[in-house]
Amino acid sequence: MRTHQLVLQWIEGQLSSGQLALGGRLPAERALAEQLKVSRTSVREAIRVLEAMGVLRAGVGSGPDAGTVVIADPTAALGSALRLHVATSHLPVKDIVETRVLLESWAASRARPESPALAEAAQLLEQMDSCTDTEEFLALDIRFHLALADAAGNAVVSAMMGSLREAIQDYAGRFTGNLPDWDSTAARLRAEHRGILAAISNHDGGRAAQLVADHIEGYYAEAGLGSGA
Amino acid sequence: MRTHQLVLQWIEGQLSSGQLALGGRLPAERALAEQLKVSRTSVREAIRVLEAMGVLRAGVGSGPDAGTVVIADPTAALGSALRLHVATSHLPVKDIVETRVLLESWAASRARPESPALAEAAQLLEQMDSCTDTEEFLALDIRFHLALADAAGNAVVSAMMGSLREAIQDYAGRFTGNLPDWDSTAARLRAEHRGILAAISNHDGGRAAQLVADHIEGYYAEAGLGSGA
DNA sequence: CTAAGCGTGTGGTCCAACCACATCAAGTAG
DNA sequence: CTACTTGATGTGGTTGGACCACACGCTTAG
Repeated sequence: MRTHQLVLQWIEGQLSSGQLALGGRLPAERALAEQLKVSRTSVREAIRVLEAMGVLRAGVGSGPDAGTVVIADPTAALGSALRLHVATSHLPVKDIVETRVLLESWAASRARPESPALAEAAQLLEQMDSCTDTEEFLALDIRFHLALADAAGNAVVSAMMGSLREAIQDYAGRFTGNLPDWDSTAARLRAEHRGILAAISNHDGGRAAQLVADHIEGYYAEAGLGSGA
Repeated sequence: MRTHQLVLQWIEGQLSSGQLALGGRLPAERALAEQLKVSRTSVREAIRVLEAMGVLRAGVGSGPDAGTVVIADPTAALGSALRLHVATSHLPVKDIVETRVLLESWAASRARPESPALAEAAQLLEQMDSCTDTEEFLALDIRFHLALADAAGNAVVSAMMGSLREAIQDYAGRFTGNLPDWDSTAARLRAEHRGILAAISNHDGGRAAQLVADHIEGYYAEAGLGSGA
């Protein structure tokens, strides 16, 4: 057992037992090192790992925002992990797109019409109507799809959706500029978004799921790859 | 930009550009530190992060197995990340079980009958027939379900399935011992497994998906929580 | 009462040294 | 010539100490 893993275990134990909760602060690195009878280096390595997993956030200085505090950002962890494994060519982009279709159509079929996330999605859709900048449109599009995923009320699916998006974000961005007629594409995407929302509001989850799948795969087909919608 | 993140970027760049591929060896920590004009500490912190993400594997000593080499274990990264966030109570076990049903039933519906993974699943099933030890039975069960996921041919879904399993493994284990009649439960699980395999072999993906969902949710209901089958 | 200034504690970085380990090559005994 | 011992070499693993930049909050001078 390597030293930094011992620190990891200790911290995970504190989390599991509830002695360390969201927003809580870890002891200072030097203090924790002395407490666990290890070097500060080992403590720091453990903190780095948890930071990369979206469990901790280290802040310098003094005051409320300083020190190492517990956060909860599952998307960050899954996203960077997926991105790295895509870089090693061991997670094909095709599989990521496929998984995204799976998760997102499921989320659409399970989305609750009264969910606040869905109201946010509707608002985002209005913003997209009065939006001329391509980049801003895509940013809103991302938030729309994430809101859709949140509306299903499953934190794991939401986190995975966000991480999949993050993992192929650079990849997808390369294709948006190559589309023959962006304006008409954007108009079609907006119309499809409205159809999805309408299906969910009508409690027609099956139709919503099908529309989402067509929506994503349609963009996939148009761009020749990558899925950006 | 913190120093160790610079190292992370450099390594990720090497991976993306293909100059560092699966099985490849990173320069020695001291050499890499000098090359990037940073301290060995920062290099080590970056390596730790990538190690936790299942991208690298550090080995001491000399020879072929020594040094820091590139591996590809997406399951490890996703699994530990999910497990940690479950520990912080921000990923409900219920959502994890639900996601597992989603992914696994999809995999069953898409499994190719001629897949080698499916042949392995069939073989595992035979081993489960002649198995008396509860613990061994559960280990085989895990491998059976993972083989089922692999048969769909989507690396992302396979990795996520494995990580979900890992994240709730401890959790699920607590319930297996509390079942009123393990023998009859095991017999039922075996029968259900056979039904799933048969549906896949008959190219009836829809039925296979439904059987998988019932299989998992049935165990969930029997155990009162947690899903261990 | 206000505002400048400093003390204190935080993480961020770096260095130098030592350890344990595994291999490989040289040397030695048979 | 073979087989075994033995040491050199290079790897990651760990440690302690030192210094830096930063941000808050108290003290103090105006």
